[in-house]
Amino acid sequence: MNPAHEPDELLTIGEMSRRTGVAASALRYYEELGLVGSVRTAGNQRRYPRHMLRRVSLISVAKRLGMPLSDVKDAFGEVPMESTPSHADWQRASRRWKKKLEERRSAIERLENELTGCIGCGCLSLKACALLNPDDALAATGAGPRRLEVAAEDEEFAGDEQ
Amino acid sequence: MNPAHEPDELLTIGEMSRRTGVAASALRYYEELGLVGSVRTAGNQRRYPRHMLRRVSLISVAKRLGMPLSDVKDAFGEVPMESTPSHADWQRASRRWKKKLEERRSAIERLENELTGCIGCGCLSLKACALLNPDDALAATGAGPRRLEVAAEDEEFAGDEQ
DNA sequence: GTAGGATCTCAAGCGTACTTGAGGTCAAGA
DNA sequence: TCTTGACCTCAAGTACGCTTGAGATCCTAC
Repeated sequence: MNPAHEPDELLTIGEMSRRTGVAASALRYYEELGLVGSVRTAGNQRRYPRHMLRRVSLISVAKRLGMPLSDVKDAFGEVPMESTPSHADWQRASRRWKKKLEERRSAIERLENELTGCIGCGCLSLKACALLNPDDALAATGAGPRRLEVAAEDEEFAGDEQ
Repeated sequence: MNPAHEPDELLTIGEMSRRTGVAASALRYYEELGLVGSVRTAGNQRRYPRHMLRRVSLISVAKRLGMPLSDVKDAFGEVPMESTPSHADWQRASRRWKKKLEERRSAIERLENELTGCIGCGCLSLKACALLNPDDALAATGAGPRRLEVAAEDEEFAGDEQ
């Protein structure tokens, strides 16, 4: 097989960068934050174990989803950096990631649902809309704490319409 | 009714801040960016028409979802700031928002689905996983361009496992 | 052994999204 | 009227997430 696939092959920062699409400067920054790790050559250059590719890939996906790096670090949890993570390590991490993703997704879904209703009725400016009249409608349906931040408009449109 | 609910009542920046949970300094900043608008009193203080509450609430929701302010401005599109937006104005805006939200949600869902598989098999470190072996599995299922950025790891784990 | 691209550190700069502070004005109640 | 809290502008500062540049070293191929 291709010698590039040896399990213990170490990658240079340039190789990491090319393979993950993440700039070398960003990789150094991530290392500074403790998001990734590397070993050094005798000449002080970084060498990355292959499993770091996975970490970096997950970091860049998370970034695209708007997750702050602190959360990302969090999400990695106990996944080790010095040794190749075990099956169980990644399993635990997967669960953490799922949880974080679910949170984000459900926030989006809630907003989407509210907007969907509004596309039909144009209600973002109409008092008939439940979204904008939580006292009338939401209270009756036992809606929770406050519907997103849109709830900041709770009292709106009681007598407002023009 | 409560005089605070008069349709043409104007709100001070402090009232806006309290009701939306957005700091006054942030409101000024949004105005600078053209995301919200206000009228001024004779003494140069800002007064907000009530429909600005809606704009501000949407801005803060979008922010929570990681949308940059430039996108938010975009998403408001033609919704007028000088006059109370019409039914049609908000309808158009709702569609734009929905589109943006859908994009984000589907990206999250894709990642979630991949991780769901992984929770079962812990495959983030196992070569049997389709996610990590697009050549074996994805190619066969006709998977598209590249599965998120995790595809950066395409060549991984061909001989890797420890 | 040597040229030259890759890498190193450290400091500074940048874009986004604000906050803070100084110094001054406005507005509403006693 | 006077006071006092809310508000104003403008400049500077902050946090995050990097990038850029300088000056030096590494390392691989010839």
